Amino acid sequence: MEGQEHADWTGGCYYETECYPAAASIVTSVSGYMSAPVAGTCHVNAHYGNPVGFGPSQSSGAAGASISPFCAPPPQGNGSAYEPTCSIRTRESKPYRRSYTHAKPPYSYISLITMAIQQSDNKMLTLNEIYQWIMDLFPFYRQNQQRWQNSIRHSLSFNDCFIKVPRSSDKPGKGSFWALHPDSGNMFENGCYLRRQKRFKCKNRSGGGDGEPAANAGSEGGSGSDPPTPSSSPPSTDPKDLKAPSPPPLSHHHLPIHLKSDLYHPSYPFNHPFSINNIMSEPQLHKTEPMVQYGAFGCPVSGTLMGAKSGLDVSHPDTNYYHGLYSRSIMNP
DNA sequence: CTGTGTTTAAATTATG
DNA sequence: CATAATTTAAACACAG
Repeated sequence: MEGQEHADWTGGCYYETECYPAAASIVTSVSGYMSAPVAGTCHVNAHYGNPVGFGPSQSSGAAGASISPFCAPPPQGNGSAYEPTCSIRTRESKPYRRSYTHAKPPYSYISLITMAIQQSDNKMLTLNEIYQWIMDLFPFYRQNQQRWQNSIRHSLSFNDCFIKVPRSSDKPGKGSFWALHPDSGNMFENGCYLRRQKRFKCKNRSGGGDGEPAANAGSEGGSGSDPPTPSSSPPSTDPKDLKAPSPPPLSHHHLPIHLKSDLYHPSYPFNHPFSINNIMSEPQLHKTEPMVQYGAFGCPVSGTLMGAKSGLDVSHPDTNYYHGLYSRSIMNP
């Protein structure tokens, strides 16, 4: 069947031997900050450039600005931050342009969506913006759009961690904005962007019982107390809005109080060393540097998880994201 | 009609 | 190996 399509990533892997000598080493070397507590073992795709790394976070700026851990939005349109991928790194030495470009990024759609939303100014994006963001950063997704976009839509609707925020009014476009459920916490706190340990489930919903005991990310102290709604949440009439916490805030100033403050605190779930937040902000990116930082991202798997498996480690140079790195079948049958 | 959203169902894959 | 998370496909409803 459409094997051809898959061929893309089947063949091109991010872990070309040439490109990536030793994931582990890269991890450490390239991204020092990676050595976080949690991850005793973060190996895996250490090289995957930090997608969001593109911009230096505008650190400065207004007080509130600090909040924007994420840099500017992805380069719109052309020139994805990644295009050159591999080559960049070794630009001087060797132009490995081995397809890194065509390999499937080591992130689940959920994490991609989350990253996209997180890096947006208003912490919310339209479906199309999400598509764009992904395509801008990952050339891989410029192909088979229908396929993955359908998946994105599915992920958005299916996962409670994503909520729909109705458009304000002046926005002509169609569709609403998508944001992260405030209580979803740091879904990737384990450092794994391929799969969360537990799917975030919105407890509310009438019936109750429905099954799943609402798992959720635990936001540490979190105290799942406040509801998303920032006090002023007009009754959403939409059925789907069940989930929507609040109307279009737009701008940090309107973020739910708890959310807002959390962003400033280290306790904010996304502040975890491996959190998307950090990953994306990528402080050390020297704007001057060529770009693409192989950093954080690279290390999705936390010691807690895979590391535990002991020797798994690592990023096998000959594997690509799906086949190998994460599959023990290859490393440990 | 096309783009958005929802849902259902089945196939994959990562993890314990 | 069992289980749960994620990906893929597809059918449908709706709004612009």
